[in-house]
Amino acid sequence: MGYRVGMTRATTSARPPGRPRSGVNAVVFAATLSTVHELGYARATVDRIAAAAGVAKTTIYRRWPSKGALIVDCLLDAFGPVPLEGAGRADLMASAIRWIAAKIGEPGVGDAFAGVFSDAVSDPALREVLSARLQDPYRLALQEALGEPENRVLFFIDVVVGTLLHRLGMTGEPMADADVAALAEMVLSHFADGAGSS
Amino acid sequence: MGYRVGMTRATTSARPPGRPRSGVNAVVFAATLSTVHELGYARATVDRIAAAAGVAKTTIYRRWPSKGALIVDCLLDAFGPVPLEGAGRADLMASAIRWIAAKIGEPGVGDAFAGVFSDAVSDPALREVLSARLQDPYRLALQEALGEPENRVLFFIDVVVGTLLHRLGMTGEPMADADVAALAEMVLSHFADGAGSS
DNA sequence: TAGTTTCGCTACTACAAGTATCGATACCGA
DNA sequence: TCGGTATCGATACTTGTAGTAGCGAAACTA
Repeated sequence: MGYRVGMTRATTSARPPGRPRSGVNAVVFAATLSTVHELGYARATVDRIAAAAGVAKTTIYRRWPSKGALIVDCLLDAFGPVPLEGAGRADLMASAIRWIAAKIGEPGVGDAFAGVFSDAVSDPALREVLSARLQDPYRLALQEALGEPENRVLFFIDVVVGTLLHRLGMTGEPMADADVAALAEMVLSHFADGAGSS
Repeated sequence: MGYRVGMTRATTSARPPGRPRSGVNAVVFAATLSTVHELGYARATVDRIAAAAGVAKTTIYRRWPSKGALIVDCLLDAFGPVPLEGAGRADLMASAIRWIAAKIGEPGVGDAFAGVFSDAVSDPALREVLSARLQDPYRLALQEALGEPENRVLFFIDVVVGTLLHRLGMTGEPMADADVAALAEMVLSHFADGAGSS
């Protein structure tokens, strides 16, 4: 998760002086998801998340510059890499759609995603973090695996993630499997070899 | 816009006693959109909206119970009824998609929509307002015009609105016409007569 | 032991949603 | 003309949250 990316020293593995950071990142991520799940995004304050993690609020702010950055890192940890398995583009896309739908359906994940997404609407700095750290890795992996240009992969992500988040936001419940299947069918048909322009 | 829906008196048009409300709703709506457009959703505080409208903040709260309710009413006013014109379902759906895409692209409208949508994620009361007052009228009109069952129209709305809002939220810019056309093509193909289950 | 960094803790600032209260104003009916 | 009623603007207030500042203590290295 990039504990020590700086590496100003040329000598390898020279542990920096001072008290080392305690390994509470995983605990904080778990506390974030469970707090968001129980109280919703708006009431999942940094104070409450810190209390749930058994950590001082200042410790959170020493590691993440803002609540939004914490949520983005938490989502990165929860998502992990895309499982890009399957023979052919259709299988790849279908499995990616089912994967992200399942992830968004996990307790707390969808709420946190939708919450940070909406915060980003009026916060360009957070939008940059969200786009660069969360969307870009998956976009690049999909471009590579599918052999599609950037604009078409962005369209793919808009349709799939946008639909799933809209359903979650409007109903409070993740999209049912039957509708996820319909979404996959629709998208795959559109992206079949020889489909339209964008 | 539902100024006086209560109507406890049986006698028609018995104007209630007291000083009548000044007709500033339209001014407040315009001030809301322009403030959201200039400052973004989060910094478009009720104080600022009231100042832009030349109205006291308390006047806003006398008419709308919360900022979210104000935004929803403002969006209702900005959207108006769906123009359901066109021969056949394909024309109807295509024109509806272009219409909502254009509305979301209007200055302030998309930002306000995305902002109130994300607030609703962690606010069940606001979600109810959003669903009942904003989504349901359009859903019912589409069910009637397209002859589709509720779950398929809800899926249609999730895909179209979700995609447009995700693009706006991630990039800060409304979706370009070429991508709106691709969205319409994909959705129409999925909803062609004799298409899949959901 | 000296130097460095993180820790928990408390206190603080800045700001926004929403409420309470006041005198003033506009309209109705008698 | 006058009382009743409800709105208006203005000000002040409460509550809650993001984020910051500063402290002494703890944990590591050299």
